[in-house]
Amino acid sequence: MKLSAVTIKDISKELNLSTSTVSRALRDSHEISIETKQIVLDYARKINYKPNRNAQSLKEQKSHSIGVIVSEIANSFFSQVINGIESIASKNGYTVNISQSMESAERELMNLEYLTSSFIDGLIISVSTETKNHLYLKEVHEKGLPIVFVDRVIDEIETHKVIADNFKGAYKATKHLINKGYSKIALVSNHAGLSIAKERLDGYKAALSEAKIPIKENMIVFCDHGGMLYSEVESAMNSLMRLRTKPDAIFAGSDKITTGCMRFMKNKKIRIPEDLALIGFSNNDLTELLSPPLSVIKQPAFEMGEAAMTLLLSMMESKRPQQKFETRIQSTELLIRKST
Amino acid sequence: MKLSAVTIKDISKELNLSTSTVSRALRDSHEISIETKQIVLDYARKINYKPNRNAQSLKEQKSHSIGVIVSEIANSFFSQVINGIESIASKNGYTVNISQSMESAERELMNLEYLTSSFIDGLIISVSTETKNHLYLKEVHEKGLPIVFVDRVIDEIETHKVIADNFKGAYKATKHLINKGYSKIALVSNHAGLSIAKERLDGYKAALSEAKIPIKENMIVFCDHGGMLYSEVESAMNSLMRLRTKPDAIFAGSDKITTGCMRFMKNKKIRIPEDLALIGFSNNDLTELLSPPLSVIKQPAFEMGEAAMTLLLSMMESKRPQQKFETRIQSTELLIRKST
DNA sequence: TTTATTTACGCAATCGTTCCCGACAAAGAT
DNA sequence: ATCTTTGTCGGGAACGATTGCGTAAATAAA
Repeated sequence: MKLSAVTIKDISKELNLSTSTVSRALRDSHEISIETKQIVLDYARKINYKPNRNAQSLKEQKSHSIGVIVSEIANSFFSQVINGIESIASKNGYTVNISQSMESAERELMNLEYLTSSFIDGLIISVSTETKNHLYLKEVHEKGLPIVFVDRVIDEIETHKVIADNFKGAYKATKHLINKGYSKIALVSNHAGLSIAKERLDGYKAALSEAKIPIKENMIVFCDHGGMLYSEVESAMNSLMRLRTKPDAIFAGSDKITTGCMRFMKNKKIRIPEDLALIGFSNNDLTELLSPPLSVIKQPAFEMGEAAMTLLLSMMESKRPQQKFETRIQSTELLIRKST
Repeated sequence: MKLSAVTIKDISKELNLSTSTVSRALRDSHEISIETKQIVLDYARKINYKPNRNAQSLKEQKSHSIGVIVSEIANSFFSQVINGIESIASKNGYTVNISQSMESAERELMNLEYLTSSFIDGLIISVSTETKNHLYLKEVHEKGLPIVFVDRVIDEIETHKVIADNFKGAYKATKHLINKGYSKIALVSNHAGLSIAKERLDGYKAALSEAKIPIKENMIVFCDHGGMLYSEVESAMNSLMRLRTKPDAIFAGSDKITTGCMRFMKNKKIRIPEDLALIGFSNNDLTELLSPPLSVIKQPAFEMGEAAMTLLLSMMESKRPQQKFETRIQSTELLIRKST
């Protein structure tokens, strides 16, 4: 860019020093006298010198930027996660490159290939619902790219992971429904292959079992794109409503599914919670303004983003490849409002 | 990164060619025979060669990445704009660096300085509500950084701009309220210094004037941070509710303000629209699920993002600095629901 | 056959930084 | 007085890709 026309060479010429001396002075090397350092620093500031990041990256073999792949930034949960990531990243001089999979494995792979073409030093990813083939991810991981999973993880890849306590969250939500007197509780789940979907399913089942409520498979339906398309929520809900014994409460397994269910009920003029109660995972601020205000399980999204970035930093800055990996499980919050 | 251990040099050694020949073959130069090209291309594909972006950027003096600064990506409008930007950018081999100002001029400047340190080839920005001092922006612009404004523009800087038809949108909304029989229509506006706020104010006034409804200054209140803090919406609304002649309808000037007003009314048990009607700018999908479903003016956010990126591309890829700049005005949509 | 032109490729400089080696003086050690 | 150490600095080779220029061989034009 023309913006940083000024280089180390310019400084060295002006000050009658070598480029090496200038470079070292700027990096505060001990081999440079304090006086020289001061002169260089002053002049650099005066002419507003900014190191060329591309040259640095080329030389250092690292780009000081990380990649983030989420399904959709318009999703409140992910945008909050990203805020958390960014807050830590920018403090440490890293640039964040965000891309969206839109729940498509194909787009995810495209983004991944693009980001990994010698460009990022690390990756934070929440895999798409479609993702089953994680060969490429595994490959770059084994080649040494630091990766941190957030929210939606892949068990087969050993690295740091940051997740919410999905089991407990689902358990609490289901138990809350049971306590409120509901007994025919349906689960509208995310794609069955997803780690979070499994954990939430388990929590749901555990609560039912504990209350000695039989688990019926036809009360569990799936949205393979996490509710990205309203149509899949609609057909999932329709299949529930066609049941001979209809549910009296719905537990929704993701942000989009929760609001999708709400939309469905509004469309079908199903009263909440009189005809059908609703609770679900969501980080959307507006849920409390809905009619009725939705009871939700809220995840500590911002904190999860912070944790993920912190872990990634530790991987990127450690000289030796890490051996010990941790899975941080952060607790969820049950917000009881009027929909249950 | 270790990922792209393979370089042009590796290829040239293996194939007994010079690096120049390999480079040219990969770039499909006419000086290379078809046979050689084929050999190089095949081998490059085989060993999964990816050019080192930092080296390319250093050599070409461009980074193939652009900066985007918005107030907050969690805002539906901006996340949709970003989707539009990204769709065009990725098609053209550009990486998008997003940063958020959170309506703080200080954070905006920080991000700006960071991005412009020889890193981005172009910038798309929607300035923060606080921004009044645009010296730095003007400076980098004059130094040759292509800039496109989207939504919130700065008139003093001559470049491409993409905005919604705020005047007409506000006019339509206000007129709709008038048609519905409301006459005491208050405006809860964004920061007065903002271009969009002015345009929307003008539209509001135009509709009132046309209907021969006097414009009262105390019916116009401002949220200097665009509703980022609920407290400012609260105090704005409170000042309206303290009026001797209270408004019978509210026109809200931004996404956050709209939902903020809604929140206020819910808190104060003000019935919508019986006690007070509400309409506002918003791109949030959930507004139709609110109670009551909110009437809104919706902006073509995705398309605005596309347009901005397209314009930026044309600036970045043109050899000569552009002289003619255009301001694209895209029309808004009035969605009438139950809150009015 | 000689000269001019085209084709196809290699050499080496370059982008801006970093950093391994030396160089060389002054200071300290023996 | 000689040798070693320490403190400062410069030369120059990288990092990986691009590209102007030079040149050999092949072809066309004379």
